[in-house]
Amino acid sequence: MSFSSQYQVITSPLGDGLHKDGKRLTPQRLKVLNLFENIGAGNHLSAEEVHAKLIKSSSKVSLATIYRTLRLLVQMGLLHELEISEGGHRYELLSNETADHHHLICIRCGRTEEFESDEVLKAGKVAAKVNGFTLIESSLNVRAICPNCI
Amino acid sequence: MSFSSQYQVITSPLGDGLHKDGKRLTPQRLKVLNLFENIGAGNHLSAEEVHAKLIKSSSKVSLATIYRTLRLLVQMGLLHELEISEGGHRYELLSNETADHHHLICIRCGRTEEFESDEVLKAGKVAAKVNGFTLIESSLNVRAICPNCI
DNA sequence: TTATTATTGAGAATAAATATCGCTTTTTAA
DNA sequence: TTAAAAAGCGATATTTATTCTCAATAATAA
Repeated sequence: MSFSSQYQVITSPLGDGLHKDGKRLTPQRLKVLNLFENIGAGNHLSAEEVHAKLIKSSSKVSLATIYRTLRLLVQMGLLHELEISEGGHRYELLSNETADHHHLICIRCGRTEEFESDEVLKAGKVAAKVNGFTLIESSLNVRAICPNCI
Repeated sequence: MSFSSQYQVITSPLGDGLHKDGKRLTPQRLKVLNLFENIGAGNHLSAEEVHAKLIKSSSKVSLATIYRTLRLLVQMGLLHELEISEGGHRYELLSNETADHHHLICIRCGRTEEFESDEVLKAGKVAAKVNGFTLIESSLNVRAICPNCI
């Protein structure tokens, strides 16, 4: 029997997207993406947290590689970078469930409420179409002052 | 020709807002806010740029104070912190003109197009009202892939 | 005017993120 | 199949943005 490769060929959105660009599907990249898939869409992690969680599950990946991988996955449209701006960036899986969920944020205390809106989704779609862009997701941030802080 | 005094006491939103809280109206805070008013709404600066511009106009304010002041002005609702996340945060004057202007962003190359939308403004208003918040501004970020990057 | 205390400036400290580099793994092409 | 090329990795040094510290200063209220 003859092997074309020592390794099993895996076709995944990750592998396909990478190979198209001359990039490689490495165990580290898989581990990072799998972690986000395991915690589920809607939960977000910082680079440090990803690092810690992988070490805990005895899958050591260097912090430098995690930063590199997170950036890559964001550019591939698989993760979404949240702009929380308290203690660095956070990342979450980009899925249909999170693709249109919005935030009402108190600029004084940071209290945040979530909400959904079909109109906003529609407005994003229209804007993308008009400019020839392919929509990934849209998120509305409403800055306001909550009742306690007024 | 009008003879109204150029030295009349001006009750500024800045002074009022500060004094209400036991805070003080200092030359440094005025200089920072004036700078943003001079460059006009819609133009944004980083903390370092504010620092450089004030030094150029021979109004030296320490960098630490600029960071402190920017945070304060954001909390007072006079400035808006942009979530650009390339080389730190940026700030711009919060005015009615900028209060409802949105961004279509390519996740690959960063190309950004602006657009407006009454529906989005309305959705923000509704969300604020429902939760008892006082609306300041809303901004929609639409993540997408531009024609060149597809 | 004076007392109180918020604020400032200067620079040290921290934290997040990136760059560097020798080494390993994968791909390509001969 | 194998050698050269390319991509990626880990470890850690470095950079950059931001916050902290603290003595000195100055805005405000009495």
